[in-house]
Amino acid sequence: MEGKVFFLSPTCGALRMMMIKSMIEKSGGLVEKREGARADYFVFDKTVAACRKKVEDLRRSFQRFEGAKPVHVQWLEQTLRNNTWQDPPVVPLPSSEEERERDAEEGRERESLEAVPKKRRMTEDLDKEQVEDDNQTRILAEESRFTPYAPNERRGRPVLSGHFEHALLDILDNLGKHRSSVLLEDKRCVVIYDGFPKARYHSLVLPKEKIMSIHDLKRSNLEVLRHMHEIAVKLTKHLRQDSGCEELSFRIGYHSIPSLKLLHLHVISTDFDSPCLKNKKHWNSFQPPFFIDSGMLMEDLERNGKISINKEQALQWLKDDMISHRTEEKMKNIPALKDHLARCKKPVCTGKVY
DNA sequence: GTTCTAGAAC
DNA sequence: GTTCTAGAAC
Repeated sequence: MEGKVFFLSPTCGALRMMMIKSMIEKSGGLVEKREGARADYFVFDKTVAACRKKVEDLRRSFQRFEGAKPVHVQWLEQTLRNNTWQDPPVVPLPSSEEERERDAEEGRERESLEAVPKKRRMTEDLDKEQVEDDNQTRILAEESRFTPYAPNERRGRPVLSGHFEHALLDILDNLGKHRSSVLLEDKRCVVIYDGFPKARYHSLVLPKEKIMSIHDLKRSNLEVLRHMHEIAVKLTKHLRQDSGCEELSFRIGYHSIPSLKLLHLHVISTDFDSPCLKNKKHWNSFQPPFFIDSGMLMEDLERNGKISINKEQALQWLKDDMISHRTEEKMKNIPALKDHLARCKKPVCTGKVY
């Protein structure tokens, strides 16, 4: 498989791109995505540098691959399976929305496939920003409940009245009772502190509309998803400013297989410094491809009308080796990961950060 | 989602 | 011997 170059057009869909990336990496290859090119492309080789010239040579022929998403995925899977190179199929660009829809349908069927932030009062900047474009959003918490470095036990355990899966529904239905868990609220959503934060800053954006899971999403939900995303981004800006740490970065997104009912958007700082982060599943669930960036999810929904995730594959991702999000090095075990997280100051290099 | 713990890994 | 993981129970 050495020296082979794979091209995939942007019409392949971001989520499927992630799956393919995972497949290639698992088979020992490296992946490179170049932003701003006419088509996204992936390089498959033990040494990316050796492929680079070939990539440049072939770059001119990008156009012929555009619009060939399911076919190209099939082709790639076959190539990986057979371990022999065949030219990718040439498929004309779909001319209408209908054709694009049909392609998406086909695809689905086959796919069933660092500074230490200080504890501070919430400042007024977020309020002001929101007053400008959304009079309804307000900060409810008098004081930030984010308590970096404090033992988790001090936060108090979330009160669960029923099955654990219903914890978020319970909070949404009894906001008064759970006031201390609520950070922000507006007409369409509520932001709460995660009960078992996996980083110094970890909160959840919940829609008030009872969408149970990412697997239930429809195009008609895009509006609320965009709103949740907007609130999440504002929160990251606020926390960055409030912490006085310009390098404070966040992931914003969803788990491929959520454990709790009610759609919830994670806003989590990339330090992953928390006593609640205890095992491989905890780590992998906040790393791509299991962790789906909010923007990427919305793009997938817009394109395909639903979120297409192969659950078996997603479960496997949770069991995969733990990879550093800063160096892409393999982590031997949880103590080694914790040690790495405490020492490594490099910027995050996997997945999107905000 | 967490906690608990048997037994694997060191 | 101790550390760590992973699966069952909740």
